[in-house]
Amino acid sequence: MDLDQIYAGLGDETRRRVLHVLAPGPLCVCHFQAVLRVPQARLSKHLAYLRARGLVTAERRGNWMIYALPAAPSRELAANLACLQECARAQPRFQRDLARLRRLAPTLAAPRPCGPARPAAR
Amino acid sequence: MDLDQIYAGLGDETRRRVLHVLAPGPLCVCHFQAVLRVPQARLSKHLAYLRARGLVTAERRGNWMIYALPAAPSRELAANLACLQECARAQPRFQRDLARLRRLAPTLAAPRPCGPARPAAR
DNA sequence: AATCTATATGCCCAGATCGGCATATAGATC
DNA sequence: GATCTATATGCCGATCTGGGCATATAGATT
Repeated sequence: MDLDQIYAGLGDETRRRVLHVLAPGPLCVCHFQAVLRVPQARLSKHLAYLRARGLVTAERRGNWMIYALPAAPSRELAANLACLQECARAQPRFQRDLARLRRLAPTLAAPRPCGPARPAAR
Repeated sequence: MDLDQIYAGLGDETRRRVLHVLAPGPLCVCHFQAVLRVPQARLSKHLAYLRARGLVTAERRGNWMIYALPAAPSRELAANLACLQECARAQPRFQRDLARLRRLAPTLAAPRPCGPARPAAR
């Protein structure tokens, strides 16, 4: 994989946060919104950016777009993602993201992953 | 150290080549010119860029400027430099740089490090 | 088909970046 | 002090970037 793409992808903090928080498993945009607390348009754009460069894969499930790290990343990408994870350990912001992600964990597997799980019928 | 600085520094190929080729030891600008085959102005600018962000240190020795990796890099920087080294192993361009660097190695310790060692008095 | 929800895109602006070319500077040497 | 060598810097143009705001689209639901 092209180092240019990788380092370009890592060149923005929002994108680094996305990649970091994606390590434990796939997420959809509304999760990113909840975890990173970043406006939706911005997220979509950065996700498109990452996707265009192969740092992330996307799959549509019904109304939701599920983003994930590539199943078989190149050596280079894998190395850099690992490096990012290590660096993140010392960064408060990344840790906060992670905390919010964990708090969200239970809903992740739900068939209706997003939104405040509006209880059944209104 | 600020991740922004690090990843910004790594965001350009010329700079990555500089950092890569600096791993074995300090170099001065004319070495970079010989090894990377890049116009001098461009090199100076990228070196200034790296220096301003603390990815590289510089020391004047007579007429020459000696650039080196920081003596005590932060965890983050160290991790990323290591990662870069690993990535470089698969990149032909980086390998060519390294080859030229090795061919240059004998002159590195000379008191007159640069230029084609114009033999003593002309 | 109207509507709702989740996500993507277009437009615009401000600022950063990179490269080339020419030129300036610092220090050594004559 | 004139000159040479090694390096740095200024200016310019082209390109990219990131953000906000508004709006478009895709699919689900009624």
